[in-house]
Amino acid sequence: MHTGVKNTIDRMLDGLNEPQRAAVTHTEGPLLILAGPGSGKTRVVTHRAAHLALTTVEPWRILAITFTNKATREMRERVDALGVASGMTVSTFHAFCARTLRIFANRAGLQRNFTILDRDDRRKMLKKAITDAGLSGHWTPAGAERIISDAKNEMISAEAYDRNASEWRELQFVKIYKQYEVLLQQTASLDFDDLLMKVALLLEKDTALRNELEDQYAYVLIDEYQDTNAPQYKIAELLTRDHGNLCATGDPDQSIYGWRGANIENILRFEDDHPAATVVRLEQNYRSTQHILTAADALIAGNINRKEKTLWTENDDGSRVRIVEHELADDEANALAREIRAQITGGFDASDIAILYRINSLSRVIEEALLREGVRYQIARGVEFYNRKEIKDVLAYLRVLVNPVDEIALLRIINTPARGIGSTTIQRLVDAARQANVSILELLQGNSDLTPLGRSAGKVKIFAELLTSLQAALELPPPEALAYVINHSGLRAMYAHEGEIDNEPIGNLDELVSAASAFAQERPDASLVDWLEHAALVSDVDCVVAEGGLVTLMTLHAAKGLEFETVYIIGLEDGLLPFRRADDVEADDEEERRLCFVGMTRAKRRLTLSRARYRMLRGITERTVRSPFLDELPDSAVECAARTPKRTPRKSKTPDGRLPDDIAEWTLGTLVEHPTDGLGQVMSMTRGGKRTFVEVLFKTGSRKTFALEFADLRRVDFDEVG
DNA sequence: TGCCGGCCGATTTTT
DNA sequence: TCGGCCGGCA
Repeated sequence: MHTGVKNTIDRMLDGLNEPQRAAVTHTEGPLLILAGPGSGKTRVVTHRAAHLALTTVEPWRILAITFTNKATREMRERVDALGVASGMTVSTFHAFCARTLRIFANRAGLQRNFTILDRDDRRKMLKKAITDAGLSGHWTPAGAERIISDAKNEMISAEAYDRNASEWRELQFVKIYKQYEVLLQQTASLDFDDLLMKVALLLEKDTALRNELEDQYAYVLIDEYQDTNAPQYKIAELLTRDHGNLCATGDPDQSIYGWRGANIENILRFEDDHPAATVVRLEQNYRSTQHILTAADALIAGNINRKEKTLWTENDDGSRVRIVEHELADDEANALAREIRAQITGGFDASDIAILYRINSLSRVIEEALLREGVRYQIARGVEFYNRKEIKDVLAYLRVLVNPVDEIALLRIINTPARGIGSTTIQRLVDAARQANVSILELLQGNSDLTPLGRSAGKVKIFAELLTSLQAALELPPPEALAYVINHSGLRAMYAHEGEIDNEPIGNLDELVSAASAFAQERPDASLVDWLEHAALVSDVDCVVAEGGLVTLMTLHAAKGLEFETVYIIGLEDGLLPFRRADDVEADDEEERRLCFVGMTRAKRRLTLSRARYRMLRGITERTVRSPFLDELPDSAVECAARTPKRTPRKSKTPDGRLPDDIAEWTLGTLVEHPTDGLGQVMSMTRGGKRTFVEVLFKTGSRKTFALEFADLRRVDFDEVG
């Protein structure tokens, strides 16, 4: 071995603990890395990949699969930073599958340029399938979607479903499922679940291909293995069947995607599947304080279906996990916003702060409160951007250019911008196309006789010509293609005209072009198809930026894999966290507990769990019940901070404005001044007997606890702070 | 054909 | 609360 390489390896192993080192230097055979939160998993995984590339195999023969694009990017960067030639395939499961299906489209029986349907498209397609099956009114698209998704995640095809269907409801469903598949076929479209299932089925069936891929990827690494579903599991197994070099990493306690078919058993039975497996347990936590870890550990201990593990840390105790109760959800939001605002004023970096919640709709009150306090934030909602009308419009044009049989996209743009093609004409076109057994676009661009369309024929012709002229975009790199279509489709004119004062749509379109440019820079060889695929597979977390002085808001699901100095989890209420639906038969409190565990273990130094006693959901304010999870946290690691008082008329301050006869005026985040320590901020309040104690963090960095009644503390209003 | 207003219905989490 | 859809009107 070169001394240079040896030095690099030594440097790489430097500072790793025993189990970490074992995982990094492991080469042959199956490896299971059970990694508790904050145990340096990413570090281990990237170092192992680099180590493999240096000692054992060419980088391009390593395949690493993650769950989000963000994780992919991070992993690539970190491997690069280790000075190992890149060339490793790092990809999300869905992107890897999409790519495989395009490369081997023929063998998979697919069109190379297939469209990936998003949720809305899928629902539209299902709506049509339901109508075609003569069952409209009896089935909702969402209802059928749920069952189809579940079926696909179990790799049950429409035919297979048919074989086992007996109840009348099932027989109805099979009709829909089959028709849905026909529509997908006709429009050369795949849904998210197809990407995984088709690859799993392909590898199962096509031995030659399986062998080829297994040969290519001598080492396969699957991250977040606890969240794999049946097709993903199958793919992992099939790709490594002969060489056995499968490295699975994950933590059963962080399995939070059961609802989309993830099977926690996949990781729990890894050792049974692979008797020769090496198992490494990473249990030392480098992220959180002792109190946070103790609390999280106590919570997760409430689960029965788990692998016992011992989390430990050498970190200091830190401050206790705060539990805060408020009267209204608005109080919760306001207190939070005030506290954060004070922290930022006091010099904290906003990007170290995250607010986590169970459901997206909880973000709204928080956003409003943050806006009021002038706190800048970012919200992990990448998907939302791509759901905007103007964005979907352009993407629909591109989709039609790339995949001319993409009917959903075509119907979206046929009269956008308005060009006088109404529903009657559209219906005639759809019927005519079906009768002639061609796609609508073929009908338009062929020599078909359009006279039955009457006056509309001319307009339809113009549309067909527009599409032909837009085909020039296909020759351009993604950002230019995008700009070309925006400008020549009439969309820019349409949106520019629409909002002269508030031209947000134009801003979004421009932002989309920027995003495409960034993408093109990262992947210079990428085609328009690649970019469309990328756009179809963005996840919420992908849009979270690392720097920028912004507080981050996101769902607990999106927070997986991230860490922050300060974490707030809001809405700890029974039915919300743990989430439960009224009609829910399959509520899984263990998964909810894991979700809460994931959230808590994101925090490095400060963790606050809060709830409101009244919360409005879907327009109705209801009294809530405290989350049972709160009662599972050990007293030793937790403090119950003062709750926002009931709404009562405010008492006036004492004449000298100093001692609070009304303790209610003191809340978390209150700014204070002390004669010797200077400016500080209330970090916690504890009510014991007759006294109220406040913990104050001073600007100097020192931290002191005072009995409020005796302390020489003066309340400072925000306006007083320069 | 296109726009507007009202009503109904849904609603976890995400690739 | 909000957004999608439908029906009526210009």
